[in-house]
Amino acid sequence: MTHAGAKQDPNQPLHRALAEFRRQLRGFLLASENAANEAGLHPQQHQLLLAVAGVPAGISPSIAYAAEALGLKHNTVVELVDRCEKEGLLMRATDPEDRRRVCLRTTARGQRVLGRLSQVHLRELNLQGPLLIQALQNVVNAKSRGVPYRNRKRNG
Amino acid sequence: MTHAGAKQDPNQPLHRALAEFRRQLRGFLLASENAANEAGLHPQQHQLLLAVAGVPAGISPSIAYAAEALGLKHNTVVELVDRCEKEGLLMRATDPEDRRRVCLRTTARGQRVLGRLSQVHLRELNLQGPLLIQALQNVVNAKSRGVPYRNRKRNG
DNA sequence: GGAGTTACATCGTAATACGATATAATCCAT
DNA sequence: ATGGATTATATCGTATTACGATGTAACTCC
Repeated sequence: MTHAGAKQDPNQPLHRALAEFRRQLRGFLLASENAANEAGLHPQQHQLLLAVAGVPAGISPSIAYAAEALGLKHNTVVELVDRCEKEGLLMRATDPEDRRRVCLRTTARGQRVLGRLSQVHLRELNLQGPLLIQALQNVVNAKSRGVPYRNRKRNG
Repeated sequence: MTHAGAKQDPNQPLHRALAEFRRQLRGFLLASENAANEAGLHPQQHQLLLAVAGVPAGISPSIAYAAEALGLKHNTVVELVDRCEKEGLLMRATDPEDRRRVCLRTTARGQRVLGRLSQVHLRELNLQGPLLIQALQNVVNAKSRGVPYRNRKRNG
């Protein structure tokens, strides 16, 4: 029976599109993690360096800022910074404006490594970007074969 | 001195663009994780359900397939499946074609939950998608203020 | 100047992902 | 058909990471 699995999920097209989008995302993230590892960094260390080096003008990259940027809790970042500092990638400096705050700064070494990584990422995004965008478009266009909101639960 | 931090990293524009792109990504991922949690699922469980439900036609969603889709190792997925099965989201079935393989299938409950989540994600991507794309474009356009490849290390 | 708040740090703990290894099914050359 | 190699899944112990709870120092403001 073609109709075997029958009762195919009406959301299947949407699921497929979303799954494909996630796959693209993962693809990029995996490439990024590999690049970081090959550069001798843990992925999170890379993320931290990037957040610090890429801080918008006029904002000082504190622990709290980094936490927000990476979607982590303060204490997690504290430990992450500890490790980065130990490896000479980053430096703490008490913010003179407010001596509670810590101002993070990349070391020369950190900048060198990050620079190389960012170039790699740029190339990677040049390649994968279009696919990612395409996958995203496909999601938005994916129809959930009717049944948009009210999924008639009370079946007849 | 305006010229204080001096020797500003020539990659700064690129770092900024990449950092912003990552922030957008995180934003989407965070929203996704929250949605999953609110639906009573761990984010990885959601990912697994999606990969299984969104499997391309003609492919059977085995453990290995899911591992590849989620970018995890087999054994990690085995445990993830254990938990999902225990919660009645997913079912194992030995593939009759090859009795080594396991064919994953979402339960009715799994489909219901995933369906809701996918709708949420669709709306989320409708909102965040354009920002994500914009951030991506900005990366590709970001110039590393000259110094494209050979970063004249031997300074004068 | 003391209460309340904010920023960072420390500690113990839980969850997760993984490497190494085990088991079972399949393949294939003979 | 049989044994060895290969493939798919499972199990176990371990390391890492993120977090909650709590601590401490600096700032605010009345």
